[in-house]
Amino acid sequence: MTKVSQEQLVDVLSKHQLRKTETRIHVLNIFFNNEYALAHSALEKQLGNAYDRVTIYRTLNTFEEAGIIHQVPSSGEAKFALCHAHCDHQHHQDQHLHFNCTNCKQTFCLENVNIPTIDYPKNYEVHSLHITATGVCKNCKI
Amino acid sequence: MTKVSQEQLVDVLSKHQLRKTETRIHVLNIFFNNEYALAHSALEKQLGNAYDRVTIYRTLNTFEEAGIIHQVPSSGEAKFALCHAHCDHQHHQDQHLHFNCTNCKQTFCLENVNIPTIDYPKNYEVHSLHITATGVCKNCKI
DNA sequence: GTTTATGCAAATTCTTTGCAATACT
DNA sequence: AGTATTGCAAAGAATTTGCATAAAC
Repeated sequence: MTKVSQEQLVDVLSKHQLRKTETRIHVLNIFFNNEYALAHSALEKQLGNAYDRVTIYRTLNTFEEAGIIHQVPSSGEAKFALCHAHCDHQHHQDQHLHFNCTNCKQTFCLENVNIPTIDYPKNYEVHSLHITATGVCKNCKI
Repeated sequence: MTKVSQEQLVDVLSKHQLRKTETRIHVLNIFFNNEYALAHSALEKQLGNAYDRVTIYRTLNTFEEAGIIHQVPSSGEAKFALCHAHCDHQHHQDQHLHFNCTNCKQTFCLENVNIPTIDYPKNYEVHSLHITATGVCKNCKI
């Protein structure tokens, strides 16, 4: 079930100079095992009320500041996804399409969609680029 | 200063079978005169506390349901922008790049950026497509 | 032992709802 | 006149802050 080992999770925290607490390892594991972006509420459900709501807010903030996760532009609740290997503090590039389902409210990452390069004006400093489609996902489409 | 005449604003409301109230005309005018997507808070500021906060919430909901505005995926607060001529209740296509400035928090629409066509899986029903870049805008870049 | 994170309580802020008064058609 | 919209009050969520306790280093 678990894609990532405990050691790998701990390693991520080490690399970002964060203390290895149970909450953080648990939250990080969920992000690694999830194919879509997670909002605070979704995370809370998955954690099964094991931790205080406030702790989850703070964990998300800490991870975002550390550059482990980043906010995914979406309609409604703020959603977060893991940063990829080529992300750093300044640049977050998601080379896949985010799909927001209006029915089940989930945000999928369609990894296998080809994203063309977009030319943006030179005088704008782009840190991240997100392509978001909204509609009905394959599961909700009857 | 005003790009749109009073008649045109009233006309938009008429076309959507909405009553022509002061609040709605005022809010609509702001949307027409704004080059970027607006969050509730920004709108409230521009309206200068002339109307109740609740009324603004309801106006935004009404406009969204009527198909006059649509939510723009963003990080943080929900933001709205005018629907274009080719938008209908089901399909909102923004053929321009949205740029989220992390400094001034504004969302610009870069109209003159060429957006390539994106092929998404056939089993997903896409209603709208948004491309959002995050970074520092030309005004905030020193 | 020192520093940082957690959990609880409480304060803020954001958003929605009910209802009487008002404005629109 | 009849119906929809507004503003106020208040309820309900969502998010943040302060501080003592507990855990990590």
